[in-house]
Formats: sequence, structure tokens, C-alpha cells
Amino acid sequence: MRMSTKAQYAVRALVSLNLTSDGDPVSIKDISSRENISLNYLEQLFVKLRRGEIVKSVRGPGGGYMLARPAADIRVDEIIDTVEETLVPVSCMEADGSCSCTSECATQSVWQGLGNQIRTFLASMTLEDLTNEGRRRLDS
Amino acid sequence: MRMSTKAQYAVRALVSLNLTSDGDPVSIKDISSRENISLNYLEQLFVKLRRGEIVKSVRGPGGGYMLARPAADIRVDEIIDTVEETLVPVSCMEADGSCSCTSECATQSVWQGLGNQIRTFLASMTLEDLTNEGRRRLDS
DNA sequence: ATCATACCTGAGTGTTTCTGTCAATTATTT
DNA sequence: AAATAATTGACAGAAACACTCAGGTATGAT
Repeated sequence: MRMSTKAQYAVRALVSLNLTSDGDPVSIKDISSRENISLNYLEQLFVKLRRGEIVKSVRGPGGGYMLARPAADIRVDEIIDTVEETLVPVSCMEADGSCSCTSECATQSVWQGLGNQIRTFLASMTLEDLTNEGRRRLDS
Repeated sequence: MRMSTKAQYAVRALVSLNLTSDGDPVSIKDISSRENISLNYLEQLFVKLRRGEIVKSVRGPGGGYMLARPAADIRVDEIIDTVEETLVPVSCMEADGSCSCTSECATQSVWQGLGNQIRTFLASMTLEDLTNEGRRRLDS
């Protein structure tokens, strides 16, 4: 039961972006060197984040990425969904919580409940929350 | 973020065992055919479950496995721990929730909180709960 | 214009984990 | 002795993961 680095990187990169941005776009290269994440790998993630309308891109010199929406409107579960990491703990279960198992499957309720817990928790945190947390850590 | 089949099979197999047992040991072959899980694979899981003192084995004809403790004393998170599936969502974090990340890692709190949620939820369910759920499904 | 910057894209690759098989052994009961 | 069933370790195919590489395209600055 591990969150993939894809999801971890995406969240970290967005916090980093939001922390260092002052209205201007931030280049992916900056984020890469600051967070020690492979540049090319980060690019792939940002393609997805752009398509998911989490960030928007500015091309050309001085360009980079910036948030497509206020940080308070970006939930952590959205970020993870966008980089295509499933939050559903078993494969027989759909994203909406329904399950294709037979009715005599007694363990269904465990995974269904677990999925709900995970979803609810990650939906309760926004990028703004994490950025504030980051600022607090920088101060101390 | 998927629970491995190892964990899923272990829980299903134990529910099945507890449902069909009437005090006598249940052979792994029975469970295998009832739950459609590879016999040899199940064996591996039961070795771990035995070492983890979730089940005990009875060898020879008429033998098999039985619960080592009352079903009400076996929590789901214990089962999953025993078959060696980690419940900690990121690798930098220990089982006790402590993290080896640097202090400026702002995403730590997400994974830490998520890990706690998962652990707490799975610790709130026992094998007895699931068995009762199974009985209810069989009746209807 | 052209050059540098930086986003954009898809193909490819080594590693690891997962999932399961196979073969052989040991212990127990009938 | 023979049958049953747990026990163990080695192994292997497949899939996912975590990148790398090699280009391409759009844009602003000189």
C-alpha cells in the first residue's frame, strides 16, 4: 500500500511552485533542482497537471508554469487523480465505490470503507494548506 | 495506491476459514477451491499467518488450519501487517509515523495523516465483524 | 531573423515488485 | 506402510514503476 512517487512528486512540486511563485511563472528546471526530481520525469507530470487544469503553462524565455486556479481550490486528491494514480484500494472496485464482486464477497465492505477514508482525507487538504505548512517550516 | 492481492487474499481466506470452521481444522485446499485462489500461493500466505500467530496448523490427515485466537481479537490491520504488506504510504516514513525527511518537507504531514487514517480504519475492524457480514450475505 | 529558452511529446529501458508455479520435504494419522 | 497435508525454497513470467533520451514546437529577447 504505497503512494507512487508520481503522486508524491506531483504534490511536492506543486507546493514548491506555489511557495516560490510571486505571480511570475516558475520554470520546471527550477523545481527540478530545488526538489531533486528528474527534469524529464517532472515534465511528464506537468503535462498531465496541465491537462487536468491544475497548472497552466507559459512558453518561451522567462516562461514556466503557474497555478491555473487559486491554491485553496486545489485539493490533494485532485492532484493525485490527475497524475493517474488510483485511490481505490482494490481493482474490482470502481472510482465511485461500486464493486463488481459477487454478493457473497464479505471483504468488500473493508475496501470500500478504506477507499472512502482515503478519498475523504485527501479531499480535506488543499494546496494552500500545504503551502502554509511549508512556510511555517521555513520560518522556524 | 492499491492493496496487494496478498493482503486481499489473506483477509478473504481468513473470513472463509472462520465461516466454514466448526472447531475442526480447515484444509488450505478447501479454502483454495472455495475462494478460487492458487493453492501454492495460499500456502505462502498461511506460513506467514502462522508465524504471526494468526492461525495455527494441524498436520496429517484431517488436518489444516484454524484460528490461533478468537476472531474478535484479530484485527484487519494485523492480518495485513503479517503478510508483509506495508500500510505506510511513503517509503521515507517508518511504521511509527516518524519520517526521515528534512524538516522543510511540507508534504510530510499529508502522508503521515493518511497513514494514520488507514491504520486506524483497518484497526477498527476485526475478523469477527467480517465474518458476521459474510453470514448476513449468505442468509439473504 | 535568429537564437536561446522552456514547454511538449513519444518511444524506449532497466529495475523492482507482484503473482504465482514447481519440486521436494517433513510430520502426522490411519 | 500409505495417505494426507503442512512446510519450504527456488524460480519465472508479467506488469508496473521510475526514469532516460531524442527529438519537436512555441515564444520572447537581441
